[in-house]
Amino acid sequence: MIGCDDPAEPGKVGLTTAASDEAEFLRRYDAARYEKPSFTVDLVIFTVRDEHLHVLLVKRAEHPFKGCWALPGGFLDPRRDASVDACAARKLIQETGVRAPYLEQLKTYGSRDRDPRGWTATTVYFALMASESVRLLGNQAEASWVGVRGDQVDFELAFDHAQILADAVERLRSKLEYTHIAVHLLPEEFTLPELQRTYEIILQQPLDKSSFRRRVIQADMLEELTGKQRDGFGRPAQLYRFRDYGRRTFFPRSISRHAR
Amino acid sequence: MIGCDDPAEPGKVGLTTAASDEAEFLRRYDAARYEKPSFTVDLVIFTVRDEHLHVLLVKRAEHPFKGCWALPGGFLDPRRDASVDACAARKLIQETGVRAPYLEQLKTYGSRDRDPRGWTATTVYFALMASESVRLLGNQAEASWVGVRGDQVDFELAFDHAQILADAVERLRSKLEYTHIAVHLLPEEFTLPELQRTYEIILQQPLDKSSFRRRVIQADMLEELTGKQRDGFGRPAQLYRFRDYGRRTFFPRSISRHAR
DNA sequence: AGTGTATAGTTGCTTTTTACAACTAAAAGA
DNA sequence: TCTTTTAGTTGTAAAAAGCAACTATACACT
Repeated sequence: MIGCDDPAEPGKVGLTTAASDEAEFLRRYDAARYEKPSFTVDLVIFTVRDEHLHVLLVKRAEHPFKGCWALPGGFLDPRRDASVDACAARKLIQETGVRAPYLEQLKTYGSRDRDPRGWTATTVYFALMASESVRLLGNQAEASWVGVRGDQVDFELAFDHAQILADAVERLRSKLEYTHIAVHLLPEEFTLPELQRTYEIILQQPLDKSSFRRRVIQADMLEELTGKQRDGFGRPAQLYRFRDYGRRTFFPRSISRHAR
Repeated sequence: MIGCDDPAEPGKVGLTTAASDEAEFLRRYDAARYEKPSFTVDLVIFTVRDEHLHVLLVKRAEHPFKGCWALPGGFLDPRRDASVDACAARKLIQETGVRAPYLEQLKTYGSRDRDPRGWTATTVYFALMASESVRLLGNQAEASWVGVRGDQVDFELAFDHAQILADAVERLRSKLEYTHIAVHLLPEEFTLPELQRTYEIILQQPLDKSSFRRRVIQADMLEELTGKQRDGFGRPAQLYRFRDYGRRTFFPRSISRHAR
């Protein structure tokens, strides 16, 4: 049968014995280590303010692209970051002070020419948060919320960040079609009209009220806060809270429902 | 904190002169540069054979996990690979000789302890191909198609590859629900019963014939090869070919169709 | 040729889900 | 009280999916 006949001992990292094939391996490993690409983590942090989708950008203080706006992020620190996810969470807190609204890995971009300094790879995460919950910390760099038009901002971005932003917007829109993801763009307690407005802003089209409510409520991911309402101009709206058990989607009929 | 400031010179590396009275920042930057995580690319290559989903695995010839089965992959080579995508394509050809059936980035896994040698990150791709089109090249390593049961194989895998495989299977299943992706598991010309059978094998449940046909055909991504049929026991089946304009899904009603 | 059987493909009806529009409800202000 | 504004519901028609029975076309066997 097939098994692992030689489990490595974690912690003991190889330089020990003089087994010749192991030595050869280490030689090649060392060589490879010198030619590793640089590895960074970048963030696409979205929020909705003033009836528009916004993304958090920072102004670069150093070369390359000095003075240019870019997605926040930077080198992963192997001593500090136990994992790529942890690195992303750390950078998110650094920038926004917010611990865990919604953070999901988007994609990894890596090539020889995306950075003039040479081969780099960046793993990009996208985060959603309520604009109220954020106080920009912007460590040394100038940071700002920037409105997104279509799938881009009004000016040039550093590196391939324009493409990354476009991909992130596409992913956001596509996830909106079948998940409750937009709740993370609102405060913890919100009303259905607010949620619908958020969808409309991001999808850039009006939605039918009764269909929207039916779909969102039938998925059974919202908890009604009985008694609590939000006042406004007209009739007060019922408050809800998101509860995340299971990963139900909006589609009652996926293809597997053809089952007989 | 380490920012994306100084250009790294890819040739001139790290162990240089010790701490002169340079800035604390530079000292830590050099240290970090020396401690870049290792970067690899791994592949989850799927095919359907003998009425079951199979994945391509290789037996590791080196430490760690020597003798253990693992996903094919390895270090990215910055001199050879212009991009991460190119690296994945190169490794795919190395293993299977197949150029471009279907190759999509899955996710990046990186942490301090997924490899006993230290901090590593791996960007994983998943590929689909028709089993007929493959001749295993298995360079130096022993390679084999292995049946997938549920979302795993019957034995232990190296590193965190069991988790990666499970994630890949989940992604494959979920994409099957709303795309034509399964056509890449079949030869270029195929029949609707063959396609339906492929769906059933991967989703692990029987589907209704007329609903399946309606859905697949209405999405209008299949070209009927008039005149050509595939013979078998009973009535011959019509041959089709996949044509990939647009990215229509199986869902005629996404949430944005609520538009008014 | 005639019959059985195996697989491919279609059709018709029922049920479920959605779209759309009109309706009621609850607040504020004149 | 009446108008305005926003929230939320209901009823109906249309669309899509589920389900089952039907037809079609091949081969094998007698």
